[in-house]
Amino acid sequence: MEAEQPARRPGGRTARVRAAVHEAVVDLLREEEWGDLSIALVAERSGVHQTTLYRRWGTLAALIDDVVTERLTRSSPVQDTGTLRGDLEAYAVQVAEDVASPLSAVFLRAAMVGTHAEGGEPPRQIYLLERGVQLQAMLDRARDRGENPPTLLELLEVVLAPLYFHVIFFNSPAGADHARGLVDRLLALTAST
Amino acid sequence: MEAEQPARRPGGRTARVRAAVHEAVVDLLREEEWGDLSIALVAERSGVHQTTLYRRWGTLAALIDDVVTERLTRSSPVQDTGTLRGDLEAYAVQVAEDVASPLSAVFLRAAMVGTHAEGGEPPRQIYLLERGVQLQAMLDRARDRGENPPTLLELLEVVLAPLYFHVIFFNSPAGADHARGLVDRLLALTAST
DNA sequence: AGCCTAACGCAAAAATACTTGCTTTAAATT
DNA sequence: AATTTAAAGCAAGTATTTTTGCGTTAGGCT
Repeated sequence: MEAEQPARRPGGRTARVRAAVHEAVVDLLREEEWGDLSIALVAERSGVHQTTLYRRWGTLAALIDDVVTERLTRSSPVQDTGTLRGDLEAYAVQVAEDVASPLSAVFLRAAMVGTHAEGGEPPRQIYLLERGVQLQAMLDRARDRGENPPTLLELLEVVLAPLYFHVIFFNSPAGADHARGLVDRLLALTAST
Repeated sequence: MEAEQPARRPGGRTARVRAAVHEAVVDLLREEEWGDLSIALVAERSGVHQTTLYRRWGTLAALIDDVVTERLTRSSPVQDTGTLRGDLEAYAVQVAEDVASPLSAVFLRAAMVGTHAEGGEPPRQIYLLERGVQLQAMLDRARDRGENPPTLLELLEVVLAPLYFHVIFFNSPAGADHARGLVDRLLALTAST
């Protein structure tokens, strides 16, 4: 045989541990405060020993980084309600809810100059791109139905930006009603054009 | 005399220490890696004893929070051009520029991480409180002139939020033209009401 | 089925981070 | 300029976090 690497072993148990740990991180991030998260907590919740966490990930930041990159590659669906307003409202309300958990704060942080990925630098923009494509598809559907949709940029600026803004600066999420209000504003914008 | 409070003493030395610490934090934030920042480092750089940092700020997050709040309220003062549109455009363009500096990105990140009030203190969520007062004054001026200004919330959502959004998600600041376009959008909103 | 060893669990040690009691400095008050 | 006492300094604690050495478990291989 030629030059062998240490011969990793990513099979059964290792994968199981990884899954348990990831799940614990996401769960804790959903309920607990950001600052309260710690290696010790993740260990307790996941049933995986602290030592393992330290040996496999080294630091909490690296672990979170791992979790985030994994989840970012999974796209969550934009639904099709049949009308532009319906689609937009469903999306806006969904984001308003999602954005309330510390989990999204982490995503946010990762999105803007993410933490340091040790080895390769996995593309984070892909998430935004993918999501952007989905939203664009939603707008295209509306156009195909004969509606007069806004541009993607307008959607992002008028609806999405304020939702994130609320969380970052007011530290409180916008409610569903407020989210729908933003959609109103967006639609009013295109109606007058 | 009636019930006296502990009688604070914010004078000379205290202010000096505070200034030294703030300067150290900003410097370190500029050069050092994000995660490397620690109470110990700030203490060493500023020449202020660790104990003082712990006693005055409690945690690193609270300290950063303090620094960020201060700097955010200092930057981009609101000017009086005589018309609502003029004021808004001046402000929007100014923010678009400010937000382009690399240090702002750091502060933004810090803002997201730093905001969690430890026991006792009311949540210092609103970094823009002071700024909000200034902006409200600007809107009030417009109303006094007989113009029909938007609400503060509308201003924040329609103009400010997208400016920050650009930096965070597109990783590039909005140009002056774009900033003015946002002001147009805001004014169109109130015109139609 | 049996061997080899990567990956995990455990407990104890090492390293950091934070707190506490007391002393010293200097802002404010008289 | 003397007095008072918040706020800072210091050093010695306590607590928490991270590392380390070694025994155990269970993938992957023949």
